This record gives sequence, C-alpha cells and structure tokens, in this order.
Amino acid sequence: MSQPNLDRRLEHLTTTAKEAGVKLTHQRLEIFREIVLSAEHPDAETIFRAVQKRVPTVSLDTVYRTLWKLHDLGLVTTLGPQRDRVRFDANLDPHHHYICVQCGLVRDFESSELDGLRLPEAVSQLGTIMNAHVEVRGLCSRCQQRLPTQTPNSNQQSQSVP
Amino acid sequence: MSQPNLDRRLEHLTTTAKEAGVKLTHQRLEIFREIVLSAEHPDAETIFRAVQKRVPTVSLDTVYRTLWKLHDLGLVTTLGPQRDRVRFDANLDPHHHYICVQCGLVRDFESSELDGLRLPEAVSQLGTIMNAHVEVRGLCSRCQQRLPTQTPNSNQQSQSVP
DNA sequence: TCCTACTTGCGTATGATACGCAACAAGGAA
DNA sequence: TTCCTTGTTGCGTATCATACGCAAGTAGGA
Repeated sequence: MSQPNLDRRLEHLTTTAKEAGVKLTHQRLEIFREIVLSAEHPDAETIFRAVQKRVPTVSLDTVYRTLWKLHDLGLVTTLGPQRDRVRFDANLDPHHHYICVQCGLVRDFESSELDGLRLPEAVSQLGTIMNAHVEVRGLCSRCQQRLPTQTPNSNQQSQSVP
Repeated sequence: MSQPNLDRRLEHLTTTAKEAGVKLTHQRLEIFREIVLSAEHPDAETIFRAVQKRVPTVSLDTVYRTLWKLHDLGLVTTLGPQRDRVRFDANLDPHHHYICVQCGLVRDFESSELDGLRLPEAVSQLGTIMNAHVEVRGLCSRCQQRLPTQTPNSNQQSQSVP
C-alpha cells in the first residue's frame, strides 16, 4: 500500500474512532498500520509479533481486542467463516456459499453461470487453480426476524468484501 | 440429500476406502452418513453429538480424525481457510481471494468483471446480501517449487469446491 | 491541568484440536 | 469360519488460539 493510501486509511480510522467515541491509543494505531500495510491477511499472532517490534510492551490480548474492535467499526473484515471453527463440507459438486454473518449458518447454492467464472490472468500467476467459488455474506432471514427493532448496527458490519 | 444419492456416496466411500487401504469402521460410516446428510456444513463438535446418539461410545477425537481422513481421501472439503485460525483483512475495496491449500497464503486479486456478479434468485431468499466475492484455491507457485519430485497426491485434494 | 471513561497488561480460564499408547476390530489369509 | 496383521479407537492429557476479570494506566474533552 502506498503512503497516500495509508494516510487516507489512517484519516478514516481517526474519523470513525471519533464518531464512535473510541480512543486512538498508540497500540491501536500501530496495529492498524500493521494490518493495512500487510498484503498477507495476517492473523492476530502475526500482527502481534510485528507490532511488538515497535511497541515492545504490547500484549497479545490487546491485539485480539483491537482487531475485533476495528472489525466492529467496519475497518477490517475477516476471511472465511467468522469467529468460528473449521467446518466440513461433503458436497463435492460445484456450488457456492451463502454465509450468515450473525449466526454462521452456511447454505449452498448452485448456479451454472457462476460455475463457469472466467478468472483474470493475474490469478494464474499466483499458482495453480484447483477450484473457484463464490462466497456471499449477509444476514439470514431467521436472524433478520430475531433482530428486534434494533438499529442495524452494533455488531454486524455493512461494508464490503471479506 | 435423497436416499439414492446417499447410497451413491456410500458406494464411493467404500471404493475409495478400499483403494486407499482404509478400513470402514462403524464409526466412520456413521460420521460420513452424518455429514453427507447434513446441509449445515457442521463442525466436528456438531457431528460428534449427532453420531453419539447412534454410537454412544464414539469419541470426539475419532470424529476429528475421521473428518481429516475423509478430507485426505477427497471425500469432504472444508470451508474458509484450511486448518487455520481466523485471518484479518484490511482491504475494504471489492476484491477476491486466492488461497494456497498448502501453506495458507492468501492473496487478493481484482476483477471488475467478477465484482459485478449476478447472483441467482435463490440466494436472496436465504437472507440479505451484504457482499459477494470469489474464492480461488490452488497451490501457490512457491509451494509448487518446494514440492520435490513427489506425486501430486498425499495431502492436497484435487477435486471440486470448498 | 484535571477527570473520567475507555484501555491496557497480566494472570488465568475456556474451548477447540491433536497426540501417545494400549486395547480393539476390519477384512484378507488360511 | 477362525486367525492374524495392521489400521483404528478411546482415553487421558497436551497444546494452542482466544477471551475474560481486574487493577493500573492513559487519551482527550472540560
């Protein structure tokens, strides 16, 4: 990520934090910088080690809490099923996934149109391609109903991609 | 899943197991049935509880081992990053993921063509749609090089979708 | 500069997952 | 059918990621 881009992200962080009444501590800044600058989708442990070099007293727990805080603020997202364990799938036919961000429900759906996706050139330069599928995230109808007359905020993010 | 479909899957299991010299124990049969019959992409714990009703002495550990065994045989796949912790992603722009099944490396790639995916009707009946992205799995070039002159077998599966 | 609510770090708890080992059973051989 | 051999199971326990409670600390508005 380029410097002006980083600056823009940091500005966004500042604004969002202020709006939410969240304090911008040294630790949080460093953790955010680390994840923004990384192209690796690092996990908490990795971020911890990186940040530790510049803030030796930071604790792993703070990294975890900060990451979920950033997540709640909509500043980062997670890969794969949320806060969840590995799940197994016996469906070997081509299919795609719908994942509820609230309860973790996963449903398959089929689409011959999507099965035949044409991937950009760039992808094949990363390595071999074993398969490709679409992952859709949203709030399942059951969870929608359960939500009282509550502001569609607090814990679900409403931004873009995983 | 329908009965004839289940039968077909069980037959496939039998064949594959025999070829691999893997024994078909009562436990394994029940665990496989359970996961094949479920539309929920259950995790190990869930499968364990279900199987336990019919095989009270089964252990959770056996469920784990069986699931990974089935996985190694190419009979089931996992959702999201493999055998891995949750990973964080700071990239909020529309993008897609390339995931190495060997080392867990994740790379983003962009494609305006893929960004504008048209999802089938059926999906919107499952719930709201917050976002959709493509997940590609394969063996990254680095892992390809590392692999000695080894049969492309053992631990990577080469079948279809997550 | 002062206050106060939000944060941090630490110790520890929890929860998922895996490993070693001895008892055990699948399934081919006799 | 009975007998072996080898892969499996269950158990106890280890490991690893992640989260929580609390007292000390600090950001940032008054």
